[in-house]
Amino acid sequence: MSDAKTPAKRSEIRQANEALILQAAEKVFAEAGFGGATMQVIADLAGLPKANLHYYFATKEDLYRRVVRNIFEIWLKAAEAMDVSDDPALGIGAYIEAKMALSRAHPDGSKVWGFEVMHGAPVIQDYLETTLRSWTEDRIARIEAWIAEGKIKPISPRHLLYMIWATTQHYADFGHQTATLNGGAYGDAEWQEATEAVKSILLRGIGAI
Amino acid sequence: MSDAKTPAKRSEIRQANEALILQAAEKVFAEAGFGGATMQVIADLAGLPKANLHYYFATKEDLYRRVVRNIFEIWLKAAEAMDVSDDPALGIGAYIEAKMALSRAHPDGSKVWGFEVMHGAPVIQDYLETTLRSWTEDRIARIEAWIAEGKIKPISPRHLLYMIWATTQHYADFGHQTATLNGGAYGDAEWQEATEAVKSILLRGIGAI
DNA sequence: ATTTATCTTGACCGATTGGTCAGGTCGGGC
DNA sequence: GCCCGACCTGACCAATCGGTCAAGATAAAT
Repeated sequence: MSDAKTPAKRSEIRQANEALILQAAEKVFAEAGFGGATMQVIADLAGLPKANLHYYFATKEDLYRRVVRNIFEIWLKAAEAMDVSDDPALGIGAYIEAKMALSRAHPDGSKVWGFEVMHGAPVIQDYLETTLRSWTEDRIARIEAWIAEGKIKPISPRHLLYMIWATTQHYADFGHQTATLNGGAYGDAEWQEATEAVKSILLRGIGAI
Repeated sequence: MSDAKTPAKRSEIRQANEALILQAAEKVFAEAGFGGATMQVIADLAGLPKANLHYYFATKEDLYRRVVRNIFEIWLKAAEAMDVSDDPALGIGAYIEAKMALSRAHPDGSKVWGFEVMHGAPVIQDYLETTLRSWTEDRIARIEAWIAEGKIKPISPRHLLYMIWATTQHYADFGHQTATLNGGAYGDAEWQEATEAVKSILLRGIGAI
C-alpha cells in the first residue's frame, strides 16, 4: 500500500495530519452542516482517534473555522482569472470558467461556504465586510468602465457578479439535484457543456458577444 | 393583543398549532440545518412546551419532512407562472419574477430546500426523480419549441432553467451575503432592481429581447 | 543514553439531545 | 350533568455529544 506509514520526519507529521483532518472535516461539514457533523465521524473518516483531533484543533469550532477560511482563500485566488484580459468576453469568460472548474474540484468546500452564509456567516462575517466587499467594488468599477467604453450593454455590474456566483456554485451546491435530473453524475463532457451554456447566456446577456 | 387566546373551536386547534409549529420549525431549520436545530428551540419559538411538539409531530424527522414538502409545493405552484404566455420574453420573464418574489416571501423555505439538497436530498429524493423531473422535461420541451420557432437563440434549455433557479434562489439563500455587501437588507426598490437586472441579462442572453 | 518536547490514545465526564409517559385539562356529544 | 376522546405538559430517561486528562509512545536534541 502506498499510504503505509512512512518514517515521516517529525516536522511533517503535524502538516500531514492537519491536512488529513481538514480534508475529512470539509466532507463531513458539507454533508451534515456544522450542527449535524460530529467529531467522531470526522475522526473515523480521517482514520484517527477522536482525541487526536482535539490535539490539533482545540474545538469543533476551530476546525470549522479553518475549513471555511481555506475555502475562502481558494475562492479569492480563482477570482484573479477575471484580470486576464481587457476584453470583457475574455475576462468574464475566464472567470466563469475558473469558477465552474472550482465547483467541480471543490464541491464540498462550496457547500460549507453555503452553510456558513445561510447560517448568517458567524465565522467569516469580517471577511465579507472587508476582503469580499472591496474585491466586489473593484470589479464593479472595472465592469462600469467596460460599460462606459461601450464594450458591453449598461447592465447592473453588481447583479452580474451575483449571477455568476449563484450559477457557478449551483453546480456544486445543488450537484445532487442536477445529477438526479441528469440521471447520473456529470462527466467531462457534461461539465464542458454546462460551462459553455452558462458562458454563452451570460456573455450574450451583457452584450459582450 | 390580537393574538390572545381566542375560544378556538376544537377542530381548529390542531390546524392552528401545526401551522404555528411548522412556521417556527422552518425558521429554525433554515438557521441551523437539520442537525443544528433542536426541538427545544423550535418549541420556544412557537411558544409551546416541547412535549406538545411531539404530540403533533412524532419525531424531529417527521417535522422536518413536513417543512420540506410544504416548500416544495409552494415552489411547484409558482412554476405555473411560466405558462402565462406563448411569448418567451413574457413567459420566462413572469417565471423569473415569480421566483424572485418567492425568494423574498419565503427565504427560510428556500434555505431549508438548499440544506436538504446539499445533504443528498434524503427526504425529497422521490420528488426529484418524479415530479421535478417530469416538470423539468416539460419545460425543456417548451423552450425547445421556442427555439425551433426561431423565437429565441439555440441555447441549452436545461441550463437556462438551472440558471434561473440558481440566480433567483441566491437572493434568498445568500441573502445575508448580499445584504452585507449592500450595507443593509434589501428594500422594495432593491428587490425590484435585482429582479429587473436578472430578467434583463437572462432574456437578452437567450435572445428573447 | 538520557532528556525533552511532541505526538497518541483509551477512558472518562458533564451537558445536551430527542423522545417518553403518566397524569392532568378541557370541550363537545349524549 | 356525565363521559370520552382530543389536547396539554412537567418530569424524566437513555443515548450521544464536545471536550478533558493522565499515561504512554516516539523522534530529535544533548
